[in-house]
Amino acid sequence: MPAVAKRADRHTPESLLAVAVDVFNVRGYDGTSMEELAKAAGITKSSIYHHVSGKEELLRLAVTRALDGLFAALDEPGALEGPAVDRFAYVVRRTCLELVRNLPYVTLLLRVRGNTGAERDALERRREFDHRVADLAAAAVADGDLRPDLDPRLTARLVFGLVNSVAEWYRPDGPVTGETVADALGSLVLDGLRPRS
Amino acid sequence: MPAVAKRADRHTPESLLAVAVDVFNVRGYDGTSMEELAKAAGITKSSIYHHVSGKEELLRLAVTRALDGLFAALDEPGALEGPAVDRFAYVVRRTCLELVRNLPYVTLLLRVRGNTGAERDALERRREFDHRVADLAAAAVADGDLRPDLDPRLTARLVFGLVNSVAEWYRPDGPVTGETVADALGSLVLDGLRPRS
DNA sequence: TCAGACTAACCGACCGTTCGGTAGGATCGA
DNA sequence: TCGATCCTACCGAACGGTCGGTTAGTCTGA
Repeated sequence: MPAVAKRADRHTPESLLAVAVDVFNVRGYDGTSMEELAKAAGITKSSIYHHVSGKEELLRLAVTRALDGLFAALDEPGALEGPAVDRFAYVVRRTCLELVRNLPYVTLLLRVRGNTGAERDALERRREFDHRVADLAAAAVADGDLRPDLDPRLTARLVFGLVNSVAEWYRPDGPVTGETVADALGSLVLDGLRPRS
Repeated sequence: MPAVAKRADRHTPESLLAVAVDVFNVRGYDGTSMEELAKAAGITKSSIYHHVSGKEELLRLAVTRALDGLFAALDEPGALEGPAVDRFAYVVRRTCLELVRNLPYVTLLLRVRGNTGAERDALERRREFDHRVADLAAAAVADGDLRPDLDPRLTARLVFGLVNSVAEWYRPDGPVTGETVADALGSLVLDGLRPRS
């Protein structure tokens, strides 16, 4: 009884979110007005408030989605079982794929600065994520499976800076697939650019 | 006769720029009001316009400074002479050091999205910089000094994404020096994280 | 007929910017 | 030496415009 073809409403919180995230990523959250959002969605400004409580809720929905996707990777078997170095490599690869799969949402998350409550909450969850990955890198160094001459915290920061930077240029309609990026990135991180002698 | 001790004015375009860049980096350019800028500088909003033409000029001054510093590295002997792989490594290291040395300005540059004229001009110069670095990577691959199985454009993007990501977490008053970051980064890029057998 | 999707008109607050005016050191003619 | 004059740095008040959000009501399909 719920699924009896309602009126083909043009907008849902979900569809508005998709539009909003795209506009936020182009103009920036602060640089985007509700009027612009409305125009992009083909609706009037006031109509947006029929579906969502306001601008900040759209941001909160977006970054929550991105964070849920990233944290999900940490709870998968590949991130929980086996040698730390393998788990580290798995998380790096998996995060990269998640970023590409969920590109607009993760991109928005990575640009959050902490001006609003939603942003500050997102930053806190991001810190938690970074912390868990740094622990993984430290464990791999302790196992002797990563170079001991590089500080594990610095390593974790560099590696995830590298992963996150993909959001700055990756385009899903481009020639490069997410798999290709994840492979190149994993190979670069583990083996470097120099040919093995 | 001109240099006879003038009045000790509290503000110059230069000092306002330093304040503005710091505030822009915390709140974002769009998220910063002239009132906030004025409060941070200890001056009234209207007084700012005595020194600079407006908000966008402050942004333009900042990103121009950052870009000039980065391009200067490309014209140094280390980036012009010798094997391509060495020039590539030199530019990576040099860019990293420049980022750390000029942190607030480069950070602001890296966050520019293209909403205003000043931002679009900056993005264009950034693209030019990236292009020249990608050429360097391609030349090094052609020489057989970088792994041929990774696409040089992808490589250049990843490596400079890595360098740029340093701006997200580096703090000059922290325990890590710019030299340390540059060394770790150069070593990671060339040799990877895996211990050499 | 009635609930829900939607809109035009509007609100107070705040935006970047401008303007008229002022304090006070520098300059200069006498 | 001293008053008149000028200039630079600065300020308070206000501008037109835009912001995110609200209100009161219309339209529409079942």
